[in-house]
Amino acid sequence: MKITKHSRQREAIKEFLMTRKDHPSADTIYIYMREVFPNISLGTVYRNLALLTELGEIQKLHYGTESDHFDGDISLHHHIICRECGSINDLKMENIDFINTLANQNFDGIVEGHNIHFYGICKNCKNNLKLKNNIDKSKSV
Amino acid sequence: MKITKHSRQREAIKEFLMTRKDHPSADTIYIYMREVFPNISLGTVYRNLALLTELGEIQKLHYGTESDHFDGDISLHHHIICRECGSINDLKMENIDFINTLANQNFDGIVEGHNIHFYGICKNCKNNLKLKNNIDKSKSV
DNA sequence: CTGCATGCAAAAACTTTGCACCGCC
DNA sequence: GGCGGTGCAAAGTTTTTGCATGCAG
Repeated sequence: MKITKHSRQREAIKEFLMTRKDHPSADTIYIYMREVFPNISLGTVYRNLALLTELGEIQKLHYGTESDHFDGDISLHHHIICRECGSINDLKMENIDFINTLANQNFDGIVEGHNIHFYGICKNCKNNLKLKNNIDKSKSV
Repeated sequence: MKITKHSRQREAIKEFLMTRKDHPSADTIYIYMREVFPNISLGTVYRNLALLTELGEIQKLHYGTESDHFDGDISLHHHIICRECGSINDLKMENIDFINTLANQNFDGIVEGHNIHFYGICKNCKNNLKLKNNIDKSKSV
């Protein structure tokens, strides 16, 4: 485990991530941090994100087309990415670790864990689509 | 849907992916393709991989530290990444789409599907570790 | 012929790294 | 003061894109 000295920048990055409900990318974090530390560099942001991830204090999320995203919430939860707006939201569901056992039935190695990425439509986009649908309907009548 | 004209390069890329059991990255595919088409460019490889993915004929896999990987097998199956050697292997298991419903119970949007990434130890590494373990044991006696 | 696909190279996007200086312990 | 952290900038990696040419329909 890496030894760490206290740093106000790292502290602030972690705090920022814990207060955010979405899961910002390194660049978004950088833009925000500049408001607090006008001279902070992108390198520092990346270095601290990597360090915090290594220490298990935040988690790194990997999605398709975009850059990496970071989550200050390390409790057990899943994520769902919206195919309309691309936002990544938390999704809590009961523990389904039994699928590790299920998965191991046809696998000759050792299944230790899993990550699930759900995809679909977020609350906002669902409402927007509904709205749009109603307008279309009233038009066609 | 994009209209496509036949292309020997695209054909070859798809065939190559279908015969591979692992899930090569764009660069690996490029290196291989150069044996068949010495003048093929990396740009063409990327363009065709994107096109084939869009057409649903192959699938793109996203993992943590590395570049994107591609899978010529689009049947329903999952993947497991080995934490020892980093290899990505197929993993077949019974359908568990019911977790979409489960997930939707606490989510205000629409859950449409999911991807699962398992992680653990692959067959080879498991055997190697066992071997190593036995040697250690016999040494300590 | 027409226009999508290709090869090539340049550029874009994202992330890492070397180095001198700064500030925590 | 010693050493890890920072800012800055340059470089590395992976992927995308513009353009002239080539090839499929």
